[in-house]
Amino acid sequence: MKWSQAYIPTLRDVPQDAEIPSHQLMLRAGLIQKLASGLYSFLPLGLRVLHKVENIIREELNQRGAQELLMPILQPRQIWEKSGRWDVVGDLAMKTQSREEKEFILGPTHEEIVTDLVSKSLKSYKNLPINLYQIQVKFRDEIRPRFGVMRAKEFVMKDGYSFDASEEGADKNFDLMHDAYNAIFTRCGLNYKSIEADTGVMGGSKSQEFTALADAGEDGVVECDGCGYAANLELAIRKPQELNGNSSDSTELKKVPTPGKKKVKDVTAFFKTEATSLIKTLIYEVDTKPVAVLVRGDQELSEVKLRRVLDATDVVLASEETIQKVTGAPVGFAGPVGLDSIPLVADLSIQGMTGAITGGNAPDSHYQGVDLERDCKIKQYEDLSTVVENDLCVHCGKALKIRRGIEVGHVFKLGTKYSKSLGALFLDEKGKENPAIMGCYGIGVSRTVAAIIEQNFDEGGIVWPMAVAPFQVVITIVNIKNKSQLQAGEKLYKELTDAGYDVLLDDRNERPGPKFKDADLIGIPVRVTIGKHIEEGNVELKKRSESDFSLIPIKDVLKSLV
RNA sequence: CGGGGUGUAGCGAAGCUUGGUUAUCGCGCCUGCUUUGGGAGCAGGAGACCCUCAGUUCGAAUCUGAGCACCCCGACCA
Repeated sequence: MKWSQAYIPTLRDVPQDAEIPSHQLMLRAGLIQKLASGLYSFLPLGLRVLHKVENIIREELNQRGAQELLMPILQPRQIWEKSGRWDVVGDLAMKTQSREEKEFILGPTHEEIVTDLVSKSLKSYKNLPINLYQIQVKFRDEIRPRFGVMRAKEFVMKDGYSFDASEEGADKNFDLMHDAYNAIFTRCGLNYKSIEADTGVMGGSKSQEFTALADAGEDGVVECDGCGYAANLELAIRKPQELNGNSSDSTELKKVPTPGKKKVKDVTAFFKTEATSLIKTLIYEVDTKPVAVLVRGDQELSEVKLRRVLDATDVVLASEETIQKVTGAPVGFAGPVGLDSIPLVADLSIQGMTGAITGGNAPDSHYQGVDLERDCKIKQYEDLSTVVENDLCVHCGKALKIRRGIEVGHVFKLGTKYSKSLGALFLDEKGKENPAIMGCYGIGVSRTVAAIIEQNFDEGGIVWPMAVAPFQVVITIVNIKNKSQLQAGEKLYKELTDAGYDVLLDDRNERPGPKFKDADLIGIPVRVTIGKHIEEGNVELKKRSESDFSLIPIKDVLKSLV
């Protein structure tokens, strides 16, 4: 491509509405353009990168026996009712209607469609395994789109699905895809981790998230340097801690007036004690039923853990009215003592606690000297709180680290949830009918592009890894009015292009400054500068990732690229 | 949806407190000449319904009200 003819609208200033590096750079380098919140066009340069990532995905998946197909984006309501997910997906999906007022959603994911599709041809165990994938635009009515293409309403996703006759087969496919994802993200040049994750609305038994480590990431990643344990912050576990909450002198149950002291900070100040001797009582609505959840004052509740422990689909903090009704007190004064009307679930951090301070279940009051065993009827103790930095690893006892990450891929063992409800059944060797055992595998392709930038940039702009760079080489002609420079540039351009390289020839009538700046900004890995040294037959070869360059004969350029 | 913030030319900003000629600056863009190794110089030029609607006023970018859009923090997720 000749730059003089290319559509690469670069920006000198950082657009005001971009916050994180990848978003700023994608806009500045002319990779994307915003239409509205969460909606972006991929410009030619951005699309080149997207295609490179897609092709890496295709190569690695095809090589492992997965086959590409393309399914409709528009999906009728009925199929989602059949799987029982219409209610769950209702908030997530963009909905639309046809002229006959038939309801459709714009596909947020394709478990229903692919399972229905396979069900129509699946007869025997001899048809299995089946492993299908597609690369397509997905739609999700995000509550808050942000960070450019990182969390968009419309994004490119690779979604894949496997069907097996046995658990062993399903495990094998899961491992195969896990392996493929390792290969894919490695080739994309990402620093990533495969971590234990929650299955969310997908359902299923096991899931691993592929997370690119980056400060701008939205996910917390807990890792152990000692044994390699890694998990999403929302479900990471740790070694149970020693109790240190018995700091109150008295264990005599006493109700104390505490006007206006609602927050942990206010209450600890009032009682002149530490947050560890407080018990927070949170009223949740778990699948619409109120439940009291108890955690120590210094701990944070993980809603994901709560949901998993209670085997619920929906947990939300209760409304003020519900709290008032259930506890008899306004928000901030709930406590476990005498709270018998609803189930109490407690975090392990408070098991056996005595001399604790809790809400009084009455306006402006707290209990002091609470002995959980003696004073409360707690149904179960579970691990419900969120790991914090330097908690100890449950496997090896080393201090845990917390980092930020971007979820770029996710693999699930789905089981038979969809094959049962949508009738993907087969006859086994004994002639018995069984549902196929499924797995599903997603990669956020457009998000992966953003994640790569998030890990590969400097003050000058993007620094693409070779495998995903929109162009591998940029030939910068310092002065196109100099005939020998121009001719040498065009000749080299042809030579490298013929050799199979993606080459950008900067033949614009600009001064060298803007050309160098632009080349750096769009991050082309190798720059060949044709300038004054061409008179001696030499050109400069410079890597984007390095500050030094070498002067070499122009005839050696191709050779030095390999 | 709750909390915080922003909206002035393609991009980035000033002006608004205290209303008053033709709305200012930098970058970018167009023409000409010069220049050509890290965002050139000179000269000339184009480009703005000051987010929208309503109100106050002789007069509104500026004051008031309503609305819209966008960004950030939280619940959702590739």
